[in-house]
Amino acid sequence: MTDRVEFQPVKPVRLYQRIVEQVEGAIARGELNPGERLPSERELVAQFGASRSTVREALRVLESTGVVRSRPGDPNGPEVLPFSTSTLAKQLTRLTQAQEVSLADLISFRMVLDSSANMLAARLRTDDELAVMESTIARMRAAIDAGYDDFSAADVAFHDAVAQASGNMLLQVCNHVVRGAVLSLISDKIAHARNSAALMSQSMRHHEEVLALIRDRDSQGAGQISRRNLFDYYASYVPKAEREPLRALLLEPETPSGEVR
Amino acid sequence: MTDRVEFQPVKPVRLYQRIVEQVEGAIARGELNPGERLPSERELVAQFGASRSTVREALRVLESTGVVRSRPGDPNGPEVLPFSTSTLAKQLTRLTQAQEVSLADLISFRMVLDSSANMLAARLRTDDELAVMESTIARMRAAIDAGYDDFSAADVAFHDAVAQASGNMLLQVCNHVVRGAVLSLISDKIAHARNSAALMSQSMRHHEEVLALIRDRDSQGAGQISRRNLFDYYASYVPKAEREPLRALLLEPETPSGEVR
DNA sequence: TCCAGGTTACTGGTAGGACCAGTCGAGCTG
DNA sequence: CAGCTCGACTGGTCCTACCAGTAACCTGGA
Repeated sequence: MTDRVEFQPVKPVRLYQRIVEQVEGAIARGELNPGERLPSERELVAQFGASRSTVREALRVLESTGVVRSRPGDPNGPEVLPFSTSTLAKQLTRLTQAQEVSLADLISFRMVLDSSANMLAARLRTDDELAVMESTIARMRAAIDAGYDDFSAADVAFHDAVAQASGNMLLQVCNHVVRGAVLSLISDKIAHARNSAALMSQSMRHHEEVLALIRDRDSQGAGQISRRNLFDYYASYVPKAEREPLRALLLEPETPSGEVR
Repeated sequence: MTDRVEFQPVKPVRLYQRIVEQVEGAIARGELNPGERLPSERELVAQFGASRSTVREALRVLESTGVVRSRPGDPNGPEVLPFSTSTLAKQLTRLTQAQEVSLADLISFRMVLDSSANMLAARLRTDDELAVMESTIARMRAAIDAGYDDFSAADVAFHDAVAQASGNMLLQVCNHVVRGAVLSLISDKIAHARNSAALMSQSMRHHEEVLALIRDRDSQGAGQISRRNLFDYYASYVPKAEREPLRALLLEPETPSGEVR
């Protein structure tokens, strides 16, 4: 077959890792489905021929990656979980906080994701999804006097509803994570802003604009406005020297004339 | 302070999880940086006051999430690793395998990320970065006869160069991960395509178009073409019923006339 | 003086035993 | 038949022990 024997570098594979691979493989091949149970630890010890310590280390790895869940005393054994985006979100969060990601990067990313979600939502939304957005907008309006926290929660709910309507779970998850990262970086500044009421009513107007465009199925307009709103809302927190990327995403650098509000 | 005492529902927290949290916290707070070492397992046993099994379970979890790496016999102890995209990529591919994320979702996301990277790169690129892109394009052209693998590698290098020039690490990492996920899902189909040479030369033209726009600093054009190229390249792999989101991202639904090739 | 060799004191990987606190169901008790 | 008790499980944690690897140190010879 090959014209010369090719040797691959060998790396030691831990025993617990083999167990993890076997379980993951069984799930990937559909032999083990969410809701089903693994044998008990002591039974796995017998099946794998490994010590309980090793089996447990494998189970901890599987548990940390959201594949299974162990409950003390459960006679049925560890449960195979349905796939969840939470570990993906956790990794993304690590990326945003551990790595050198600037606030400008986060906001750029947020502009990209949110505007895309708005574009897709405008095109693909159902009437039910539109109704959900409208109800969250109503909650925002109601919360405008209740204080920033309630307002912010309704705000988040609105963006989640839009992301949901986009139909793209990736967009949904990433958007959620990045928004959380941005808010955790500047929420204190917003909360302590003396003109928070003004900020909220400005934000209110912005959201209603977007909602109107989504209602009218104006995909391009919804994306455009979404980017601009985020820029207007967050740009002041970004050092002037780093605002260029944000401006580049506005799509309207060569149109000084026009309806720029 | 509070007008009534509020009790929170308690959930049992495993001991190994507390250890994981402490280590992750120390890294998040910057007290522990990549390249530094954790104390040895037996030393951690003393510090945490837990048994070695428990400490090891915590270390296995940290290892599986790419936070640390243990090497047998290393007198320096487990090493704190720099952030890696591999676990992120692994989670993403798991999601796609579990059918939680469709190929259409991945390609939509890729269109969003790649076009944004192109927009930013067109606006912010330095001449050096442009030179890097040009060299990868040259590599692609050279590899067009060498076969799909080399071509694909150069292709990846080009997109990485663009992402790098965008200046946004989030965009860079996510783009990289998503591209990897897409390729792992359909690379076999592409490699076995009988007209792979035609595909490559088509791809070649597309990339040169994009490069020209980045050279001319045409931000909007680069983003637009990037989306269209990806659509043309990948849409055929997506079931027709799921192509609507991809089309929605093309920004040109209301322009049936024009240079749609 | 310098270097090659082996010794040694660690490291992490694995095994297996023991005990505890839960959970659940079988079976006893009323 | 309802309710309770009890026992046989579960996973969580601890412990000791041994093995194989690594690297620094130590020792011998040149």
